[in-house]
Order: sequence, then C-alpha cells, then structure tokens
Amino acid sequence: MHYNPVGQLEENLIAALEKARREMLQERGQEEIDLPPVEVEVPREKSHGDYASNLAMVMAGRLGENPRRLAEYLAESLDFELLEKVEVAGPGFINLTLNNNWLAEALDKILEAGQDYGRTNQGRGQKVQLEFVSTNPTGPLHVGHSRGAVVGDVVASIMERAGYEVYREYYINDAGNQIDLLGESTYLRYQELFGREITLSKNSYRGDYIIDIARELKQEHGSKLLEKPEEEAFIIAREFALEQMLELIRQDLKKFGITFDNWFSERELHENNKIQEVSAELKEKGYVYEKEGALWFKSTAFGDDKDRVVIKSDGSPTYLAADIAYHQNKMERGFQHLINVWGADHHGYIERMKAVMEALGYERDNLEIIIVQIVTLLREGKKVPMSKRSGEFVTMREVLEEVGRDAARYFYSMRSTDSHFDFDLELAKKQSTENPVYYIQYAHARIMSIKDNAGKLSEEIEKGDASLLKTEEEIELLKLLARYPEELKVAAERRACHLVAAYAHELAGAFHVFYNKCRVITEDRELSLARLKLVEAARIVLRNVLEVIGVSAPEQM
RNA sequence: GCCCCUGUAGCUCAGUGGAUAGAGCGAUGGCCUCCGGAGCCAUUAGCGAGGGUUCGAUUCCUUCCAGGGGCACCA
Repeated sequence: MHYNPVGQLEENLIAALEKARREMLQERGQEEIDLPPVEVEVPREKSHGDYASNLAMVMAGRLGENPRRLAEYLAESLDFELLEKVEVAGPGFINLTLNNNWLAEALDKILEAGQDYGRTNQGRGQKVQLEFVSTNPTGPLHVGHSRGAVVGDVVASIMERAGYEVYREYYINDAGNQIDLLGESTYLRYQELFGREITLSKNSYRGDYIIDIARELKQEHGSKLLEKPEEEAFIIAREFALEQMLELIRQDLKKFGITFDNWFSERELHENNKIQEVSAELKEKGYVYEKEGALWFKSTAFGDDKDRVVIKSDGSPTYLAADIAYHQNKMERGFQHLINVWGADHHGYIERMKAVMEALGYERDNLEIIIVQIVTLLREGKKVPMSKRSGEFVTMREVLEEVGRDAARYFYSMRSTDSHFDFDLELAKKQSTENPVYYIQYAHARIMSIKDNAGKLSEEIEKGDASLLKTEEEIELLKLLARYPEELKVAAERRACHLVAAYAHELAGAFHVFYNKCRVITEDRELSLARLKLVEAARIVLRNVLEVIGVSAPEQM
C-alpha cells in the first residue's frame, strides 16, 4: 500500500495554483506564454504559513509586471479546499496557511499501514542493481570500507521503500595478480610455520591475518603441502586463502547487518571467455585498437581524458577489461539502472566507466556512481595511520566491536557522502547524549513504556479522536509523522541516507518535546486515547525509519 | 599541471535559488508531588575571500586561498 499524505497535499496545492495561473493568463489572452512549473516550498519562518510560492515573482519578469500585484490577483482566485489563509508578502510571495483537516485521516492511515507506512511507488518497480563494497578479498574489511558498506545498504533500503526493485551485489575480484599475491603470502607463511626461512616479497600481504590463514591451512593439510610441487601447493594455498577471506568478509558484513542478493565472481567472466568476447565486440565497433603491443579502449571518444589499456602487452587483461565484461553482464541481466558505490580514491574511474557504457551501446546515465568520501579514524584525537600493504589498519570488525552495530550504522548514515568523515572512536563509544542514536532509541523505549502504562486503554487506540489533538506540540509531531513518506521519497531520489538519519533525529526530538508538554495518560479518557493514538503512530514511524537505517528499536534500554 | 570532494556557531555537521541561515555537542542559567531526567526550556556565536548571473545567492558560474583524495600496460 502506498500512502503519502504530504506528497499528495503538495501535488494538489500545486495543481490549484496552476489552475489559478492558467485562468489568469486566459483572461488576459496570454495563455501561450511559456512559464516554468509552479513550485511551493515550506518557509523557514512559521509566520509565513505552511507553504509559500514564488509563482508571481517568477511570472513578473516574463510579463513585465509588478509581482505583488500578480500575487494579489492569484491569491484572490486561488481555490483550494484546505486553504485557511492566503497572504501576499515580501517581494511577492504567496503565503498559504492550511487548516489541519487532513491530519485526522493521516493518523488513521499511519496506523492502518503499520510497517508498510513510508512505502511509495516513486520508483515504479524499476529494476536497479546496486553494487557496493566489492573490496578485493585479499584482506579483512577495514574502517574505510565500512562506510561504503553501510551507505550502499541504507541507500538500497531507502530505494526499496520508494518502490524500486533493488538487487544488492558484491563483485569478487577473485582473478588476477593480487589473488596470486594473497596465495603466495599465505604459502610463505605456511612454510614459516614449519620453521623455514622465508622472505616476503615487496608486494606480499603482511597482515597478521595471513598468518592466521596459514595456521588454518596447516590445520587442514598438515605438512602435506611441503611435499607437493611448489606450483601445486601454491594453488592450494591460494584457493584456501581466497575462501577463508571471503568467508571472513561475509561474516563481517553479516555482523553489520548487510547481506547481498548475489556474490559475483570475476573469474567466471574469464572462464566463460567473456572478456575476449567483449573485446572483440568493441574492436568490431572500432572502439578498441592496438598500440605498442597492447590493446587500448578508445574512451576519449566518449569524453575521457585518455584512452585506457584493456589487454596489456603481456597478453593479460587489465581490471578494466573485466569491468567492461561485468557491466555488460549486468545490463544483459535486465537491470534498467546500475549504481556503484565507490570510495573517493576511485573517482577517476567514473569517466572511463561511463565511456564503457556508451561503447557497449547503453546510455551513460544507465550507470550511476555514488562516491563516498574518505573516512579517517581518530583515536584520542589523533589520526590512526592505515595502509593495507603494511598491514597497519583498523578493521571493520574492531570498530563494530568497539562502538556497536547501531552506533556504527547510524554514524555512517548520518553524514552526506560528499563530506569527509572523521570517525572519533572515543566519541562514538560514549553512551551519552552526544550520540544521536541513543537519543532516537530512547524515544522509542519511552513510547513502549507509555504503552505499558496505558494498560487496557491501549486496546482501544483505534478509537482515539484526532480532532482532540490541538496543542502545537501534538500538531507538529503529527505533521512530521505525515511527512515521512515524502522524506523517504526525496532521500531515494537523491540517494541520500543522511536525510533519513536526520529525519529520525528530528522525529525523536519532536516526540520528546511532545512528551514533556503533553501528558498522555490522564483522567480524561478521550484525550488519553487520542494521544495514545498519536504515540502509537510515532512508534510505528520511529521503528520504520530505524529499520531503514538498520538500527534496532529497543523496547527497553 | 589537470580532475573530484570539502570550507557555515568554540567543536561536529544540516541547509542543491527565497523572506530574520538551522541542529547536536560544549558553555551559562532554569525545569521532576506527574507516563523513563539517556529528557525538556532559555541564552551564546557563523556562510574562507573577490567578481559575475538573478527581482532574490550559503546555494548557480568564475578567479583566488585552505584542507583531503585522485591522475598506471596496479587492483
């Protein structure tokens, strides 16, 4: 079920304004004049009403007339059922104050919709593939990955509720050089466990987790690998390490509450000859050429800075080559839209991948990239240095264990992906008001406590009469609850998880204010029922919005 | 040198063309005979700098300045 009271109300209001404008132009014989669509906005200043329109000011320039006079005229002829007051103000704003007759129905519908409240059909079932995390399985997920992981997961959830059919996918780079290095590192550490002298190469992975894997390898195979030919032993070590790493990554993500619909193996592309096929296809189209022994993709033809190598002069494919095949595969699977979540260090790849889409015969906008800016970990106010190769990094798991899943997910969601993020461990660990997630969860726990207190009365919540809700705090809370589907819709359009996090915080705030001002359970049975109904709606929306972010809604704290 | 992100209150951040720029934390002062004080209320202070577009710019364009991240036949 889809119910979006505020969205509907705004649509109706815009339609009414458009009608007034159209009639005015007709009367003046100017209906052929081309004008931008009517817009309304919620003014910052409460005294400016519930909505304001710049309609007259936008028209004034075009018609060469005084905006205030146009506004007066439009205000007079506006016909809208919920209109309580209309005023012309400032340079020509039309300020609209509405009555609250729509709120009672909204409250009923929220209770009716329950956990489905917030769902809209904005996406119209569009099939979207969202690829995120996709880190190389050569080491555990570190703190930098966890931001992209949470953002990807939350954006997916938001879009699902806005009516998109979202498919979460993890691309496993299980082919190529870095996996060989993982295997080599593991094999060396394995040998070391038997007292052999080893020398790690410059590119070896040096983290302790490699030693852990080597120990498990020893557990599994004993000393048998030492007797096998080196090449054979190496492959066994490599495959073992790969499986271990993937399992580790899967477990880490699961602890974060993140699961994927599909784990896509790069190897399959190689094994099914997809890279050769797509290279040949692009060559046929003239988008690939040979130079200096290598095969180049002509990405400059689509706006990239320079052309890119797809097959190196030693005959091996680059990462890009596999990516071309992968994205072709995505589109062939019937997705209408692709979203990739990348770290800021990959921004330089956007243009070439857009070029790939075009070369493959798709629209460049079929592929959308969300760039998530860098995370810096702060411990005692100082940057924690991180480098995967040196093995010096803080893992996603450590952060999770330190601050908890709810706090971690909320923190990663609450900030715009465009902004760098300083993750202060000390701050995140504080279980105090400094941590917004506790503030929100507390509101939910408080509601549960009120319901307990209501006893038998809560069985009759449905009978509550919303027209008894008259105080400013009650109305503000109710309006905010009614706004939820529209908030989700906007967040989905903008792929902006921080808007949802901010809404959750705002809602909790509105509830706390209401709670302090309006006692719910009193001798006035009718008023108690009405307020209980409002509280129940707040509970539903709080739980729903926390679910989107992946944060628990505790009954007690 | 080129490309991307950021610069807003003491601190961390919202605010993608509107009227008097908002939250949280911090600081200061208040609020429980009453449903959870992990709460509420009040006070505090700010758009990096200069041009431009616009009736109107924190927002769009541009030039600087500052911080971060990229510019491989690596992944």
